[in-house]
Amino acid sequence: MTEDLYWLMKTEPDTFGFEDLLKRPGKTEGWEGVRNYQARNFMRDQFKVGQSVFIYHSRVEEPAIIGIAKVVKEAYPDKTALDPKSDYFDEKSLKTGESRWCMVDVKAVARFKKPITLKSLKSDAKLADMALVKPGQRLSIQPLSPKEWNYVCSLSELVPV
DNA sequence: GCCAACGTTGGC
DNA sequence: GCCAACGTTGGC
Repeated sequence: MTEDLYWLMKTEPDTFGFEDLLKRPGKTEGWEGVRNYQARNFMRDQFKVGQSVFIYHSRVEEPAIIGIAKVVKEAYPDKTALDPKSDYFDEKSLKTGESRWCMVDVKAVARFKKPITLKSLKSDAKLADMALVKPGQRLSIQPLSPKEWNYVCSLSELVPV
């Protein structure tokens, strides 16, 4: 039941953060540069237009869920893998002539008035099963249950963007 | 197809 | 910036 799935996508705001997404035309951007098979497979097989996504900032002083985006375009090839000048260049893809990676387009829809910090998520007994709070969890795209999604949404006011 | 070496992620 | 945890690579 993919329509019942929710997602969390990590990003480093130094590279591309929620603020950058808001500045894009239509607040929409292709989520390029995912170079992990599990994450790719989620996008390729289970991402559907209309699904909602938490945007999470990692590698910052206070890692946190910043806002919400929606899937507006389903998986298509990530061509940055074929561009030797790109940060996301992938030699193996170039050799086969076809990108082994894919991407989706997401559109920002709302931000949390107060970002939901990793610290607060970790200390919340109700979220003990959430992937993000598990030690050593590096997966950059993670599924959430509707229950987890709704609970996290209840932790701070949402402001449309 | 094992597994050691290597590269990357991401909290701290 | 450190480093533990994890994923990928490539020799055998």
